[in-house]
Amino acid sequence: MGIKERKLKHKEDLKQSILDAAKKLFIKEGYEATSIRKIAAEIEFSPTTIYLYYKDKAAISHALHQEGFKLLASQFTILNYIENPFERLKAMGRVYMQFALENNDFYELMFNREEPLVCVEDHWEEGEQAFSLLVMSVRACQQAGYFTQFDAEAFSMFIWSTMHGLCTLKIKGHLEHVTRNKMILQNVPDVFTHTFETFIATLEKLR
Amino acid sequence: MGIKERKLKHKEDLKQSILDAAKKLFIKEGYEATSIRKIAAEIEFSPTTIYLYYKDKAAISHALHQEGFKLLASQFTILNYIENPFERLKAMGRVYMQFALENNDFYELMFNREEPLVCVEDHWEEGEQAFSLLVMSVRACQQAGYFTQFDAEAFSMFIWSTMHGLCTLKIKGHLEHVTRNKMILQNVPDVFTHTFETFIATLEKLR
DNA sequence: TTGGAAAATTAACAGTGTTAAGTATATTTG
DNA sequence: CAAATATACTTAACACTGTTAATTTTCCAA
Repeated sequence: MGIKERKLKHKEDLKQSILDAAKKLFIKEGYEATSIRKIAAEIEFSPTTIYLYYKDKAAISHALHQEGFKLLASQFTILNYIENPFERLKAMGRVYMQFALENNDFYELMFNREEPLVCVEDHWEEGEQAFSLLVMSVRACQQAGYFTQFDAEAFSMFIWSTMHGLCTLKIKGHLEHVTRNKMILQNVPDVFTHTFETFIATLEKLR
Repeated sequence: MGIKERKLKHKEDLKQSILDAAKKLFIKEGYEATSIRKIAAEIEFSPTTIYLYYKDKAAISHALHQEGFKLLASQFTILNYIENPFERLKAMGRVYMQFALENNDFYELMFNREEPLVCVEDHWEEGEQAFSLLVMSVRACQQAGYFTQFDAEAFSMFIWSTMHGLCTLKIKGHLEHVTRNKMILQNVPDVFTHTFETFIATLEKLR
């Protein structure tokens, strides 16, 4: 059965190659520019070969989407080294922001596109796992006297909303658009960070 | 010069017809499905005629985007009837949420798409105007003793982030996804509204 | 060596935005 | 009034997109 395994291995390899090529194109040129034909050209196969390994483009989007969550999860690992719960929550926000800024195509795919989610039907494990981490941090904060009058999950949802909104506005350029032309917050060097700090300041008062 | 004016009128009419057709398709079938060819078929002209009235598809997107802001602004008018500043701010949030829910294609175009903004270069008047309304509401709240330790504009940005994030998560189905499968907030009939109320509760504590 | 399965390809369909070139239809001018 | 010109619109085409059916190539086992 050695040969059969090798074939299977090869099949897995090609599937991975496709994903790698897609990832490369995706990071360099964004989602729109990542076409099946370009991926095929990258790995030097015909476009239709892709369909032997992925059902359709949404399946590739979903795979990329999962790569994104892996990356985010790896960035979150440093949070384990932060003892103070509120400091950890703050750090979590900062990591989330940095991830969104540095990988805005991934961020877009993970949270603002519908394509990858049509694959997942109704069991979005990656997202749920990341959310759990937030809820755990919030619970730890509650142990330390923060947000005690709130339900941990509802409060987590509120935090996620704020962070997601802020990152999305930043990525789409709306933060800069509004501040620059309305001659608002001109003295603030970075509206993105400044808004985050305003948010943190409100949270700090809730203990 | 009567004839020349009539011709100009006709030209404006056709431009409006194109926009109306685009709007109709857009509302019924969403952004992706609103193609130049379908718009052309709707008004019974050839696709290339569209280009005599709009530079490209982004220009049509921008026109639709402006229609969206007009609609939102009209929804905001009822706020004038609310005296209490904090009540007005809450109502503003609710109107924003309702607008996002009922016109999610418009919302997408107004805040999550880049196409319409390439037209606007760096003077996004509609967005800036809506933001001013928020800042004014926040200032009124400050007069009433709320958020006094914050900068009105920075605080407004925080509020917008939260509302935008919440609406975006809702529209993309992420709220439901997370709560349903994590067996979280199951007792809450509407997570969207519930998260908003959690947000309002935090704001209420900042006076 | 040959038969058959698996893997990859070619060709095609139906669609997209967009442009250049051509054709009617008015309007202005000689 | 007829010819020249400007305006409005269309046809045909280009270069793409995702996706499928039919076909060819490759490779392993009998």
